[in-house]
Amino acid sequence: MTEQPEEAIVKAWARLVRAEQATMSRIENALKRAGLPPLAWYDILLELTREPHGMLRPVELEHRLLLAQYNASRLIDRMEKAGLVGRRVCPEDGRGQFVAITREGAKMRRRMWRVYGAAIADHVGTKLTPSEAHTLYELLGKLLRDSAAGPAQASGG
Amino acid sequence: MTEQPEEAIVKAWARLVRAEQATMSRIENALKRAGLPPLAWYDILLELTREPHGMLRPVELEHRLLLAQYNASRLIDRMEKAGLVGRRVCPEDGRGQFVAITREGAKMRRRMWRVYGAAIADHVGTKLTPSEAHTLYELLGKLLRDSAAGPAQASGG
DNA sequence: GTTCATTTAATGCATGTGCATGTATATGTC
DNA sequence: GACATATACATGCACATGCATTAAATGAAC
Repeated sequence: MTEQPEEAIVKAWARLVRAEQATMSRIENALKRAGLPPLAWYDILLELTREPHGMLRPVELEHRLLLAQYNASRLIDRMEKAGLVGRRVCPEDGRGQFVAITREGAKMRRRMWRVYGAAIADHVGTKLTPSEAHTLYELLGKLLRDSAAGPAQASGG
Repeated sequence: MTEQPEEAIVKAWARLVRAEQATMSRIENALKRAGLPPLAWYDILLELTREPHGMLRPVELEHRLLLAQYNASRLIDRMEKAGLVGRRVCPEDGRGQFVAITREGAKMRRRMWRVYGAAIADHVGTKLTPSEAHTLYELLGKLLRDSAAGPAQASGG
């Protein structure tokens, strides 16, 4: 527990939250209007797509996407029910499993990207130059240094 | 619907989301560990505190905090139940009402600030210099220009 | 001043999330 | 190999959120 923060820090933090939420809700709205699933689904599909074998352990997805364990479990449930991913047994670890993207899932990811990409262009690309975006990227990187981030999980105390 | 965005734009957007969510969950955890209400309550209390008469219309709170209408309604319910705010009739408009902060509410806001401020100092203040924070603030400001933001509300279409 | 569209706020119902816990497997100790 | 502890994932239950609708009041058109 540290002392109170500088004014500039507080203002930056407040605006970080506002900007993220405002932009996020615009982008989520674009997906909704197109009758597509929420962004969380896209994130999963993208991570899986990037894997050589199109599959990952739930634990790994949790870490990369900062998802709480129960949240990931249910998200995968829904996506499985929608036919976008499938669960496979994990030979190396009997407790674990693999989540594999399906052909349908890959198709959905591409379909979502058309809308998602356009929304990013609309709501971010028209407001920042690439150079400004890069500066923003670097500054936000500093916020992500160290710190065992993690989702809203207990984290002891 | 625009075309696809530049790489730098996408990377900045992705990191904006990650940085906000990671930092937010750390800060929310700090409040939780201290046995305090979530950040949304603080935002309401702060807005009310800043008002000369310590009261605002729900509609106004919705606009300022980007809350969906039903969300605001229930948030106010909970805070009222906790004794932190009270509802008053609105003489100018029979459909509306005023939400007024109570003495308890003001006390709670100060109590929350001790933890919240310290958490901001910890998770933002240690990662950015005031000058960097200012640059971040300016860049994020560009993202908030124009655009009837709004919560996850229908927004037609 | 009656009618119609709009605005403010509440709420029923389905869905999503958080917390705590349960089940199964793995790992380390003796 | 028996035991204690840790890790991976699922789930029951309470609570929060989203969507659609409703009720009440305003305001503009006539």
